[in-house]
Amino acid sequence: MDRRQRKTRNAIFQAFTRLLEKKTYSALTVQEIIDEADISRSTFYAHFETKDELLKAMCTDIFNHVFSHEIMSEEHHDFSDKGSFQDHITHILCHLQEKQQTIKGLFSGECGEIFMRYLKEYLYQVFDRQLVDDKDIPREYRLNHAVSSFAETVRWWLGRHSDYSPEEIGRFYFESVDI
Amino acid sequence: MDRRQRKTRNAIFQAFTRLLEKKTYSALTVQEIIDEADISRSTFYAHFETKDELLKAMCTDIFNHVFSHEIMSEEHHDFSDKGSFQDHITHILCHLQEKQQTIKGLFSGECGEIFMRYLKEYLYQVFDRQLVDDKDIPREYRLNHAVSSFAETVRWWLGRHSDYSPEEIGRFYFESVDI
DNA sequence: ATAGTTACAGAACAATATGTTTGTTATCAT
DNA sequence: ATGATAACAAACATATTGTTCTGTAACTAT
Repeated sequence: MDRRQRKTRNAIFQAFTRLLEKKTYSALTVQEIIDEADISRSTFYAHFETKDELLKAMCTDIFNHVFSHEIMSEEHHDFSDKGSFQDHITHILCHLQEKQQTIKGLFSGECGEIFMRYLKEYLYQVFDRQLVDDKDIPREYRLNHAVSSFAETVRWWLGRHSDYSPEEIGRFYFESVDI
Repeated sequence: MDRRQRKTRNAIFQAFTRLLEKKTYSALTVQEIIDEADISRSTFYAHFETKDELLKAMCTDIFNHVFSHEIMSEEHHDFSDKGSFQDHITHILCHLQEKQQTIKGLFSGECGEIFMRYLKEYLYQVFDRQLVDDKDIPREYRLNHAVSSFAETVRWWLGRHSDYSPEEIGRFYFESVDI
């Protein structure tokens, strides 16, 4: 990738992140992002068709980092016992904590909806293999419950209670949900 | 309230609901709502300052119905045992089911974020009184978990699996969460 | 080093949406 | 019946969006 492209792409991402700390996604205009990133109007549209595409690109970047070697490495990991799966989840929480500053602004407004949907898509893959069946409750419901609860746990943690450690959060979650 | 006001307010609400079945909230323009409701531009702005205010007003309307005599009647209801609390929750689910057609469109995009936040605000009041303490997990986390899980249960139910009954959904929830 | 390619800046542009204002007509409450 | 109020129609300024153009600077490959 061209160095110039990388630079402007980063400038846009950082400007976007900074602005999201001050105001909500929907109240944010493309012009403000352009001004904050200090680039030309035509340059922005050469990179992203719309504000939404920018948001999606940022989510993709984040989750490619957070889930980089998590989902792919099916052979390397065997979560036959519950303990090692909890370690796996805690590992994901650590990655999320690294990206905290970037993620924090992505929790409110339409932004939050899109970010959480992305997060859940990845989590479905992680939890689907692990979930044990239950004759009384539909698997679909239990999977949705496990994934949603975890996603909301992340939002609660990084949004307003980031003083807890990843290990603590993992424990809270696994003591609250049956997998 | 003036009969004319009621009529246009209803026309706007219904137009809004109809349009949300076709496209997302953020893709929806004020002009489209005006056309669908068949009212004048100035009339719309006499009722609501922005599209967001319209959405909030609709949420308030819905939840005033759903939680009408639920939260207020603290004296009348005593949920000392878990069973009667489950009945209470099931009752709320019934009310939500009645408003299903209106609610269904409010689950995606920024719309969903706002609707879910409203729903959770009410649920906090309902669950806060019922939650028993646990020495190992912060009360704040457990409350958030109970509320979020229920809100996501409602979204799952009315969004894509509305063939289940309120009683079934209540059972799914209470078998998945410790209150 | 040079030629060809690609990205950026700057400016102008049409198209669309927003929110407000004005004067008029219709409907309401009593 | 009448004064008050809501709805209407049309026009308005403003702001945002997304596109297009030209000239310039930076990168790449040979």
